[in-house]
Amino acid sequence: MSSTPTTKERIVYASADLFRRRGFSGTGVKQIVAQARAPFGSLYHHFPGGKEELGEEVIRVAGGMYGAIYEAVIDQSPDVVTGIEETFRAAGVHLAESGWVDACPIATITLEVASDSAPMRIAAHEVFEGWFAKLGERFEAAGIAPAQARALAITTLSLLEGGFLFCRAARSTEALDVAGVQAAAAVRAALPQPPHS
Amino acid sequence: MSSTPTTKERIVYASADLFRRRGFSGTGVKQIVAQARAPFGSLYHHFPGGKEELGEEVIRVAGGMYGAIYEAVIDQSPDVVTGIEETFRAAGVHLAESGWVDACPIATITLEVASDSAPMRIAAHEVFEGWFAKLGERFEAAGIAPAQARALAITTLSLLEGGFLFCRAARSTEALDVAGVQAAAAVRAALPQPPHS
DNA sequence: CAGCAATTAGATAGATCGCTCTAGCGCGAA
DNA sequence: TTCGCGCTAGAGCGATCTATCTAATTGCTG
Repeated sequence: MSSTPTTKERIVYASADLFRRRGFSGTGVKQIVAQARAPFGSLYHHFPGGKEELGEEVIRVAGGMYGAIYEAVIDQSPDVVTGIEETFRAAGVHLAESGWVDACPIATITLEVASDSAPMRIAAHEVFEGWFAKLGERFEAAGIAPAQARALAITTLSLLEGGFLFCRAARSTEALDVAGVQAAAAVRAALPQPPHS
Repeated sequence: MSSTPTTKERIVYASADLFRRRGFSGTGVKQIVAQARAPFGSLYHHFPGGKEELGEEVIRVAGGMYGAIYEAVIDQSPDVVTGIEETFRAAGVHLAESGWVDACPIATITLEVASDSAPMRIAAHEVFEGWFAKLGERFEAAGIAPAQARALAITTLSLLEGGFLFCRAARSTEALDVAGVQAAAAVRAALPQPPHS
């Protein structure tokens, strides 16, 4: 039942929130259990591997949820180009409304640990590959060849991640706005029968 | 004289190296002075504001140097489209050769502190604006209108930063490769008289 | 040379780090 | 009830964190 999340879930959600805000190294385990309203011992009961195992779980869970959100945005749009435009627009709105905090939930932690923790790096890699696959499917469904669909998915998500970085530094949605225009244009150009409007 | 860097310079360079590898919170000041072969007290003599002031300086110095490197790559290319292609190619080669460490020197630290340290966030923002301006100048020199040149600079650098993220997670240059193709295509499409080859 | 500021040098304080440990609680099964 | 087990609960360990402090040394200036 999602109405009463378990202690383990509360720990994961609190960690995801804190890791996104202050990063992995910048977040202490005491801070996590305090925000999760969880006893300290429970963290090491559910995650015997400690902070690293928790980080891996957070990457997989938060990454999966985040991908699902944007899948839903695209699937609710009339066509994939509109879906991409809406994704970037929604990302910018959400980022601004959250006080320039809620960008990609795993980008910060991925960059932090990519050279230090193989399990976490691989978890992030697998999450990203999942995103590429799901977004690529949408492009293929619109008639784009598989190889180009994958390339388009990678560039679209690169634009999104880069846009997040610049927007958080600038406290402005400009970068996501122009990146969204560019991403939509790239997808439109790749469609088999581009709309001649 | 660059042959014998000062203590302050050694501290900044060592910090830049460590921040890029392990992030800001993940790097200790003792680690910094050890790698810089500097006395501990010198750090707080040159940076009375402590780690935050050091981080700000590192962002400005490393960000400025990094921008200058890619300016040089573009200016040594026969045209701006080739320059963009070469920039992404060189970024991928350098990233791989460094053991998937040497990506953007300030992206990790920027995401880590964007919500916590105003001085560091603003420093990163100003560095990024400098990059946008310099790259925009190159596009304007190729005949692209100022507003579009800025948008193109932002999207090009978003592709680069997003590509860095995915490549570090995947330990593969694929993302930078396809992002480079996309960036070059976008610039080519914006040129006033596109080559008809 | 003397005098002074800049810098080097490192010990140490006080807080926080990740983590381990034992004890006790709650609840379903026998 | 009585057992057994998953989970809660938090005290506390050694290590490490950032930052401060005083003293010694260096190098420039008159």
